Amino acid sequence: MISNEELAERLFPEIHIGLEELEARYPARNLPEGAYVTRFAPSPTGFLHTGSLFTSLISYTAAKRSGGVYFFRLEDTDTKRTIQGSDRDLIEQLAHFGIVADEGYFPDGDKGEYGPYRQSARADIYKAVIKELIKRGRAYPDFATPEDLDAIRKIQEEKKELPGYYGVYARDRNLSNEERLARIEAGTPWVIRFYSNGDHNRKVKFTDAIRGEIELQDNDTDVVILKSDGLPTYHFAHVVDDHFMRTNLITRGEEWIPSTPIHLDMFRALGWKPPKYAHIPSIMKLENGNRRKLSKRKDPEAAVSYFLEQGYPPESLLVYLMSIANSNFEEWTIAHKSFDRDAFPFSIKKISSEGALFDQDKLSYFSKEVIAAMPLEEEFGAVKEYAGLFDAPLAAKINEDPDYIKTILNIGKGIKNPRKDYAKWSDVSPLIAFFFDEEYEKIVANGLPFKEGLTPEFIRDFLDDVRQNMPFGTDEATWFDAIKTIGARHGYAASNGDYKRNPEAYVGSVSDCAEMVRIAIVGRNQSPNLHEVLGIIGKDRVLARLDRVISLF
RNA sequence: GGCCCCAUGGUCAAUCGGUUAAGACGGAACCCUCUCAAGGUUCAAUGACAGGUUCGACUCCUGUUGGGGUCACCA
Repeated sequence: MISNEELAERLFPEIHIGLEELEARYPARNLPEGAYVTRFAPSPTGFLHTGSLFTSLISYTAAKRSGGVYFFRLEDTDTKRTIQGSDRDLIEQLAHFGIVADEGYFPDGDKGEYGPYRQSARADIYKAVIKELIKRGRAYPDFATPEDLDAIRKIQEEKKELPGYYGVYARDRNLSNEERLARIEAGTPWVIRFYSNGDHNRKVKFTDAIRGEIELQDNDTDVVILKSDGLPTYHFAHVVDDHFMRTNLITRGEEWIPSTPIHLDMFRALGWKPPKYAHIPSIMKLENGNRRKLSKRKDPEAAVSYFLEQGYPPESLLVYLMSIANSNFEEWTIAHKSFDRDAFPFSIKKISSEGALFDQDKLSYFSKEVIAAMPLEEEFGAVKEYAGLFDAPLAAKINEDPDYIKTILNIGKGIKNPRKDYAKWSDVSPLIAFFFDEEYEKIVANGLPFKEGLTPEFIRDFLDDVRQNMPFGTDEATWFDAIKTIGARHGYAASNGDYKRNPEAYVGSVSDCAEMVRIAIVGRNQSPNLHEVLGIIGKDRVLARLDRVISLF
């Protein structure tokens, strides 16, 4: 008769550490009452997903706001799907958003007392716990092949029973230890399964920090906890790691709700206190009238890198995501005229339990606000960084004459109602193109949008007059009066009142008159304040542009 | 299919049994205005359905419907 003790010893002879030593090695954290210990625990299988940024923002904020700890753990147990270097990408991208862990896995080494923070480096810890579980008869080696499992599922489908490896269907759970050892020694591949003594006819309850009480069928499945490659499955790693890392608030996607009973079952078996759970809703997208999760394959906005390439300031995305997480944040920003997330009273309870549709318009709105509120130097720095990465022509312009760019970016900035021209840095290039002579020349070559019905003679005479008589270096009122006077000579109304009273008497309104000048100077019928634009371009280049346009007629 | 989660305007949503059912984005109109970006004012637009409980239900309960998720040696 082989005892469980002996089985455990034969299975894991190299493991000498016990649960008490682990408890001692990872003592309870010394934190104030109510402080959350949270974590972000991605697998290194790709780039940062927008939903992951959302979850990590919540984890980070919950920890920070409560005086707790936020750490980063790398869940690299799925060796098949691991993508080289994505661990570094994940951490760098997060850092770009200001989400830097207090402790955890970093590419150049662990930081913190509760590591290792990379699951592949924690094999001994998992095995130590499993060894203990085997001794207690709560885990066992299992020899079912994928084919065996398929066969079981088929039978269950036919009998319309719950699928899964449980109860009588858990074929190997009651094998004798002699049989187990014999098979192992014969070289039969094995995994370790948890021995559940739950009952799916019973319910388990737990309190979700977002949704409140959730009641689910108890777990009775003997889930795999150690794969044949010697690494743990998520279920087991979550229980062990978050116990020993002393995580007290698990933030994870709502897709984990159905497997929570498994985790609770294991916490129970181990005699550990389960953490609090906050199941975060997924960010959705509308497709054919139905909602679905943002998909990395189908939706460019599912990858955080997309927003960076578009040139959204990280802060804009963060502000938007925060407004989804706590919808009162938006009103708070308006009431406090501030986007300072650190000052906002964040609440986990206020997170909506329904997944929000990703709203591009709202992101743009927030981003315009964020950019408009940005000090010039900061905005310039961000534009420069963006251009260096994604817009070489703009980068060249910035290099050539940084002050000129600053002057342009400064238009309508720092006043009570600042201009809100840019939602993202990629908006900058097209909007400021006309300030550059090469670009201006291209615009002219493509044809100027003068109103139809104006004769070439008229345009030429008008612009010639402007060229001769438009003042430079005056204040705006003086300049505009001069424009009106010039316009009047060519049949434009000198005031909008005049024009409104008697439109047939004029070539056009004051607006039409200003439009003529605007088109000639900037090549388009829209621009920021013309007087300001003229001042930035400067007298010489303005006159040259007028000459250029006059030469066309 | 079983189990679970979710359900207020196009979108994000407030309301913790009693309101003319907030606010924001987006939309429309008007004002301001040299155009645009803004800004100001105004408007349109919401409780999925059916039963209960209650003096009273958007709010609590049940069911229906719809949407989402989950049932792996992936997380």
